[in-house]
Amino acid sequence: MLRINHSFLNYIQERYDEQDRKDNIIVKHYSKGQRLLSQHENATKLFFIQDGIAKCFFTEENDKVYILEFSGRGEIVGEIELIKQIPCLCTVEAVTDVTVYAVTPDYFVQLLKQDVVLNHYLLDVFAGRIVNTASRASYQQLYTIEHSLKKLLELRSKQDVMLSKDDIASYLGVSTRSLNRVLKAENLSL
Amino acid sequence: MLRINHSFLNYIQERYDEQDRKDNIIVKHYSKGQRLLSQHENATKLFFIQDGIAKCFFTEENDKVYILEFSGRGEIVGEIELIKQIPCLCTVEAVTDVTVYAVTPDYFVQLLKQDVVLNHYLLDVFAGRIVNTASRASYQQLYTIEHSLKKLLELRSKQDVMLSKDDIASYLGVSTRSLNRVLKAENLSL
DNA sequence: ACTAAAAAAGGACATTTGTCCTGATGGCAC
DNA sequence: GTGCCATCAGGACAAATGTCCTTTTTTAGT
Repeated sequence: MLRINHSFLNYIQERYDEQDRKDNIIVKHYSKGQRLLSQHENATKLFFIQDGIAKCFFTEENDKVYILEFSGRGEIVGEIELIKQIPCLCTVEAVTDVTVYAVTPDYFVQLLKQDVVLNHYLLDVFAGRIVNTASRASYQQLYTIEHSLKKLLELRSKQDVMLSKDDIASYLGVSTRSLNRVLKAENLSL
Repeated sequence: MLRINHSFLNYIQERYDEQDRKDNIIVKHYSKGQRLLSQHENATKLFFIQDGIAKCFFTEENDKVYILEFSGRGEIVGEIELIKQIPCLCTVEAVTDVTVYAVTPDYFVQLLKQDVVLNHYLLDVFAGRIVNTASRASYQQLYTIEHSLKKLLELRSKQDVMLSKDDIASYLGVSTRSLNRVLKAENLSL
């Protein structure tokens, strides 16, 4: 649920330190609630999260929200859109205050071309995401909320993110009312 | 839904042709219904589909089935497991008779290390899958069957796979009964 | 400490989906 | 043709989830 990636963070920190004019990678801050990327808009940068937590979510045409993942230290966002040359798939919003390395697309493409290490990091990250996303899609589709919720709570107990109840409901892809109902029935709390 | 990838197919064909002892890549055939990979088991090969269609699906502990995707010409299966070093995430089963290039993990890892072109193909394929899987997860979670079904039928009309009703239900992650109900209500047929 | 605003809880009812069965339909061996 | 098996459609009911609102609790500001 909260994805964290340390090798990635080191990698981008090194690239940051070694740059001459300091304009390929800059450090930026976002306060809680601010958006790093907006669904359907074109991204002008891609981001490595240096600190804080962001959530990536879809807003469907019926205004319902599905949270795809929470991204923590070392996670990258916006790279899929760059590689596929498409507008932003999700909105990415700071859940806590967030500090990022903001990278220009051109520089990132250049790195991709010349640096096999980056390629391998990315492949590993992508593979992990596919495993997670696909497993979760299957699980949430084939089980009732009760099961998904238990799984989510297990995950959450290992990390400690404090999420609003709305966020949890959106992560499960259900209404808050249904989430409350299940919590009550199971005698659980958050 | 049916994923097809031509550059990948050309790439692996070239590797196949150029090999000396012809043991890193071999051509194999699977008849309709046979399994290329089995969920939870370790894969000994990874596959490029040269012809035919395979379905990748999860079987959850409650015996329900979720079809993740249908893979066609040029699609690769088993590479995620290799990269993450995990047992098979899904079962992969031939929906039609299928011909594949079966590649040894060692050789594939070697290619990954030395060939940046392969890396870029893979990144592109992975990015596409993430887009698809994530969009579908969101869509199926936040809309009723009716909407997902319409989307599926649009997709299907552009390609022509003939799928059993059970497969369609599993792709939508719902019961056959519910699928029938919606088909009737919408006056649709397959 | 008091109030306004926000977040959370939950009642009542509607809709969607699942489960379990039964009855129809269509091959196919004999 | 007859009977058997497999597949499919759908009825009846149950369970899960959503919608719409109202009430309760928390939080933040002054």
